[in-house]
Amino acid sequence: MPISMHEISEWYGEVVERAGLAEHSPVRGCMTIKPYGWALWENIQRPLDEAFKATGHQNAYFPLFIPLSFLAKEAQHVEGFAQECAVVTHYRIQTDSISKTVAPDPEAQLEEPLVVRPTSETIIWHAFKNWIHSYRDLPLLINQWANVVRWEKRPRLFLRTAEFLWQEGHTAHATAEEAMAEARQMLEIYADFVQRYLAIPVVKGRKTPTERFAGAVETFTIETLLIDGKALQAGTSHFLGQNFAKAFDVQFLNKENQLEYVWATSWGVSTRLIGATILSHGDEKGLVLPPYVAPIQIVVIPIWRNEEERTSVVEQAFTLAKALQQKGIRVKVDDDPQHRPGWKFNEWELRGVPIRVALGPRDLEAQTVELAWRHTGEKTTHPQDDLVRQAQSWLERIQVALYERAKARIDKQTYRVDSYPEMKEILESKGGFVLAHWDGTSETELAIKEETGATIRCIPLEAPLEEGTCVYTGRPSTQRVLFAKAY
RNA sequence: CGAGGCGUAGCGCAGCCCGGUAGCGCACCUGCUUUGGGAGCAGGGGGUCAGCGGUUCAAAUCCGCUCGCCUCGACCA
Repeated sequence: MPISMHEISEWYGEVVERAGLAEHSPVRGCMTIKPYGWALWENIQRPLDEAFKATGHQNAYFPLFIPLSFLAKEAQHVEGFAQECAVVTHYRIQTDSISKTVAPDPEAQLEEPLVVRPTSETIIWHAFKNWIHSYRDLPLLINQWANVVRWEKRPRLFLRTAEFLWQEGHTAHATAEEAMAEARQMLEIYADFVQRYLAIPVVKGRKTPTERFAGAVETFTIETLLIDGKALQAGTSHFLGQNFAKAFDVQFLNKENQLEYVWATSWGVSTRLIGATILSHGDEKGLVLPPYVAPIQIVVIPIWRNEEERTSVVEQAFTLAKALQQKGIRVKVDDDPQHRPGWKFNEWELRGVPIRVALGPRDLEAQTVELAWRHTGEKTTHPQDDLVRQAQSWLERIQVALYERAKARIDKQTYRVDSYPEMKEILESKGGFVLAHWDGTSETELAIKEETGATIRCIPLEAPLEEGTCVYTGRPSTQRVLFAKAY
């Protein structure tokens, strides 16, 4: 594993590009997601989508463009996003055949500029006003899969791109309790997905007021720690109170025939999860993908010395692959004659395939295969029958092993700290999660951020209450909070 | 937006200081031999040297301006 943060950011960019996940596009901050990266995203989308539907949500789609005035309807919301909005001002371009230039046609200026959605609360709440009239219309549980644009100043592939893909859930409820329960439920769904499918341990918590989503009353988050010691917010779920209902005047008649504003939530995870996966499990050879989401779970590499061997080895490779496929395993036979086995070994390791199967003349003779485990590098020889029979459980075992390995890493990078100098020293030298007491004020939080670069990632939900004194001011505190430098 | 670095073939780079035929590795095409950890040999194709302007007989090279990219900061739900 690379050591310094600087090395890791170079390693990261190189892995993303060389593994064929994505590449930079002509537009700064925007990326082209390549087939392998897209396949990974599809494997992330599918189980999430199923989980949303299993809890009563329905998919819908709302427009990419939002009238500028909509954003302004919720004061905190617009303030939170104003700095990073792309705006459409014209609907036609002018061409000049002589100078061969094109430019927006000044005659074709929009009366009201359109914001390219940075998130869809406003356009969705505009629609919800017409969808909600009675308590019988509630709860309204909507999700959309979409792209959004936030004009980030310092983009990074997957982790922070100007355009990114995500899902955003938007729900409306009759009571605050119900909306809060929804926000908590979605947090649990995210935590469960990220831990089980991506094998990434997370800390569930609440955001402090400073870190809260613009327009939310309460923001819940799952936070993880990447291999370079920096924290990443992997998903968020917001209790929006009645802020958007009031801004967009969405009221319903309750059973007593009285008008009430609805209570809301919104929640989302994005293609950032791909970045989190890369930076949770990767090593010096490249990607290490968790089997549940790996586009290819097993790659079979036939090895031959002559045409005759090639025919029989490739045939057996496809026979094995078919048997594995029938067990529901995503498998690829790499019989490309362009490259030799050694090249393929390196290539599929770079691309993070969990199990590699090598099949050569020796194996054909002995009815065996050579297996190589991506996450440990270990190589073993097994009867071909075992492969087919046990592959599924091997993949399960790798999935668990990756989680446990990441958990052990994060535990090791998590420090309980009671003195401010110690906290500063840790954050500066090695990064990581720092659990420390905090007096609960934004002033202290900002001062610590100013001096150390670290922010409060969350107030953990499952941490025990514990009497203590603020690491910065010495004032009383009842719980440790999680500090870290973040992406 | 600040600080550093960099723009030369698809990718990675040398050449620039000291002006004079645009090169190397990988990739690509053809052929043969190879194939259990990134194959070898031979032949071949591919360039507005980021752009614009200046100096000069002559500019990838010197000077000026512009644009873009990367890393680190600031910013970021």
